[in-house]
Amino acid sequence: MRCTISDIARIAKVSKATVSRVINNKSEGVSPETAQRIREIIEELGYRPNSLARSIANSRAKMLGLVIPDITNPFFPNLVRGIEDYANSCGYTVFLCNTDNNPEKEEQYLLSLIDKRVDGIILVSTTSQSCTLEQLNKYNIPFVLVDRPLTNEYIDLGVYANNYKGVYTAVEYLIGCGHRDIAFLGGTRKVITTTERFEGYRDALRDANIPLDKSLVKFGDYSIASGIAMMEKLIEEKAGFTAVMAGNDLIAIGAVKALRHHRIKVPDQCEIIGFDGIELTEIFDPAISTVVQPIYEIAIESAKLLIGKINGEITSSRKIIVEPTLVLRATTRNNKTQE
Amino acid sequence: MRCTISDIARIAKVSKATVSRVINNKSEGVSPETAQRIREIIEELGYRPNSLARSIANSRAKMLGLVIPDITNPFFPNLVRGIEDYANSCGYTVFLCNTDNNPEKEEQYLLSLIDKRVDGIILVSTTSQSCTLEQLNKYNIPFVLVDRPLTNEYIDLGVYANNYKGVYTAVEYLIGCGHRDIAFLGGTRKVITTTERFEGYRDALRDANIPLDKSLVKFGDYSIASGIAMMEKLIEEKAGFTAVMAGNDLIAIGAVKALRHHRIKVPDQCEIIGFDGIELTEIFDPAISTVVQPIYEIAIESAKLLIGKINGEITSSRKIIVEPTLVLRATTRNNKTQE
DNA sequence: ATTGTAAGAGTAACCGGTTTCGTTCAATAA
DNA sequence: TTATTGAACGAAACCGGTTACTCTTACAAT
Repeated sequence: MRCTISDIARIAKVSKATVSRVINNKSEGVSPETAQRIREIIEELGYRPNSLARSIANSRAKMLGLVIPDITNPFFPNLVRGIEDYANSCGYTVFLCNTDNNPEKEEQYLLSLIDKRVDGIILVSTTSQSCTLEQLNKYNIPFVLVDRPLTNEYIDLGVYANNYKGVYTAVEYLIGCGHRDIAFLGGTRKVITTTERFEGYRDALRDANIPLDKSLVKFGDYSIASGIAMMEKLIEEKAGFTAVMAGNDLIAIGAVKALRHHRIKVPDQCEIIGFDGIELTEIFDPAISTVVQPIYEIAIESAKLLIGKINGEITSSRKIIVEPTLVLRATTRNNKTQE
Repeated sequence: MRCTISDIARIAKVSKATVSRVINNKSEGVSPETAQRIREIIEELGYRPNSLARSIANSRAKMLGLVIPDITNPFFPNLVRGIEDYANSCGYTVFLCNTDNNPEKEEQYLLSLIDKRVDGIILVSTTSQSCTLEQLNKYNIPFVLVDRPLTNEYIDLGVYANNYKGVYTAVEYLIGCGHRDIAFLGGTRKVITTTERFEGYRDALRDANIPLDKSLVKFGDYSIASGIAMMEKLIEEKAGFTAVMAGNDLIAIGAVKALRHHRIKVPDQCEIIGFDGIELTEIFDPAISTVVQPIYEIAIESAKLLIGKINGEITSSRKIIVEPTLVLRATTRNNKTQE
């Protein structure tokens, strides 16, 4: 049966305090013999301290919350893995929450995490302004934002990719290849990263003195289906373009599929660059050229930040911007990686 | 600041018991006016009950453990999603644990879940016999096994795909198409599902009076790289085969890549069928014909089983076998789905 | 022999809730 | 008017741990 510290104490004929000391390896105050005896009893009975009880006693749960839109989105498994790995190595376990980009679900999950008194939260937020964050602040729960910045006064820890520069570099590359008619297929306008990426595109064109052609710019959402739809529309509208900057890899894949469906050769007739660098881009045939975010590194960095904050090692506000890398593969003609 | 039930009680000039009654909507014993007043104070102070404390008070954590090999493996996100969705709808949150197929990690995670006194565990196990399960049993923590059966006396709840029949049907289909030289590219022999799938292959050949050609059978692991390696070997050995049954979809994709690399046309010169039905099979070009496991359904079913057991609605042993479906796509010639 | 000190261990309060049981008091029945 | 009843609520024990504080006792120092 389930046994408690009292059971162990009773059997060992000592007090709960002594057993507790042994459990926590506080050697002071316990003779080696007593400690040994208690340890043997613990071993024999297979006793495991109730970590919930410990958590409430010393108000440290050793648990983290991880709130993301959807684990089914190929961008996130690696992020989750990285965070889980690092957290685990520090003795934390992590709660996974999928919000489906639904602000209500996000709110509900955050509250649930507050209720559990998690030590910290890593959040890829859907909403651009969550009032629950106020609550987090009130309950003194540290959190770090990943991928998507929020416009909120409480934010002080974050890890973001340099979306602007990533797209800027990619578009600059395309321009350098001689393209002037470059389409932009963006994701949902609801998230700020979409805007950042678009601005990278816009400014790269501007800096090359290429006027922005609005008919070459589409927005949808970050899915293959949307990529197909946007590209279909582009083709239908007979837009003249020779290259495409996609808002993410899924859109890029969708675009490739649509182009192929219309017998437009990639990269011969149209070069395409994606964004994110999910594994799929390597697997897909043709392998997608893309702006790679170091997802695992972002994950580790954010977990490190959070746990640093929890441990009081980080007190100031801190934003980490990671630089993405342009990786050229089979959807661009010159298949070598940029510096 | 963080406030507790005592704070609320003090401010409302009632006892903790009364506040507790209000929190739990136990209308008996509290006048509507008092309840209302307390609710207002709770609202105003943004008080949230500490669910850890509640958990230990009524020894129900409302938490589930989910132990899988690797969320990065495209098979698992959907499983995780399904389980999380169902659990969440029942008021449970879930801990995610990645074991990397490492028995030690699995052990460690299971212990950690025991320590947290989760109400139940869903386990895709690495080891074929885990002694920690004994511990689970001892602590009376219900668990359900998914995907991989264990040879252990404590197992009584499980959800598995009919691997044998899935492969049998697929191979039978290939034979029906006239193939006699069908290769089998299996995953790691460490998991029982590999054997089950192989046996489906073996028996389908046997029942068609086709002798088993050992040179057409390879084992590796469940990855694209392994699929490529096995296929390369097959080609190198100049094995004469006209169709391939892959141990899973990643192997199938690897095989397709290798074949394509050798300018062997799929499906014209070689038909291929995968297993699992991960999303990638639809995205990949050519779309992979595969034996689809209803992953989301498996997830829901296993969560349902677990929560049923937790609630005492399920008392007997129960194994659910889900039947996979053969879905024909672009790696087989006759692109229509079998019944 | 007396005092001082520190190691070993126990007592009890505490963490933040739930729940049983008992008390108070007003409304109703006799 | 008195007994009965039940609604409203409080006191206190409990869940399973941690920890500040106190008490013994043995041993060294004076």
